[in-house]
Amino acid sequence: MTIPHTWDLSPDSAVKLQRALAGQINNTTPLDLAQIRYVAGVDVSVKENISRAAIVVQRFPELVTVEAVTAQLPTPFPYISGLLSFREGEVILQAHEKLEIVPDVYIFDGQGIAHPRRIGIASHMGLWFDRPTIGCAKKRLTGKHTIPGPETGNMEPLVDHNEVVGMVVRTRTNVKPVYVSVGQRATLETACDLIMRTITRYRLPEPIRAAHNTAGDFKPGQTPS
DNA sequence: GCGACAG
DNA sequence: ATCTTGTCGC
Repeated sequence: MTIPHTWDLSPDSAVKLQRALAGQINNTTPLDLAQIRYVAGVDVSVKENISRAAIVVQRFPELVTVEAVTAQLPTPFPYISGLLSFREGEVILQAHEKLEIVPDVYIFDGQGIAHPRRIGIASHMGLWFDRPTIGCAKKRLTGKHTIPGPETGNMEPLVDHNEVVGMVVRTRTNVKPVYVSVGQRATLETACDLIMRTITRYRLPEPIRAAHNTAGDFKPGQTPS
């Protein structure tokens, strides 16, 4: 069993661990949206060397928040592109231990397998949780794609080394698209389907927005819920 | 050597 | 991610 493992690794060791774990990702099991009752959003905010993780659980498809937990820790690892899970993983796990509801699927603010070694934070955490996870990033990390059409729901595949690793999805008309990829135990198609069903009037999925706010980051002037 | 680079 | 004001447009 390669998980669990320790998190205090050097960047070199972290990369080696990613290569050892990547083979355990399952992107062939479809999500059954009809059976999903709880969707979780996961996010981390950093303030003055302190990282705070938030996990917000919402009923699906209503998107009403039913539970929210947080955890804090001194930020243990620098930000290094491609190694985000080693910066945010521990504090996310601490928050996760406080959760009473068992979510049917988790949405992360970051990549799933749309990663140089096919194991972004959504995939890595999916291995720990041993639950379905999806990555929904605001920016591209790896891969090429053409620009999706301007309408809600328009999408284009994200291709890296001749492999479709994700989908560039226009969640709102005339709004910058997001990068969706399988985290663990899901297919790209069903992942995109779920993401679109968690969109209301904003660019990002509601569970992610809720987690973002709970984690402590929000600009004044946003409409209260 | 020159770009690219989740949060 | 975080630091930061106003401003253009639906």
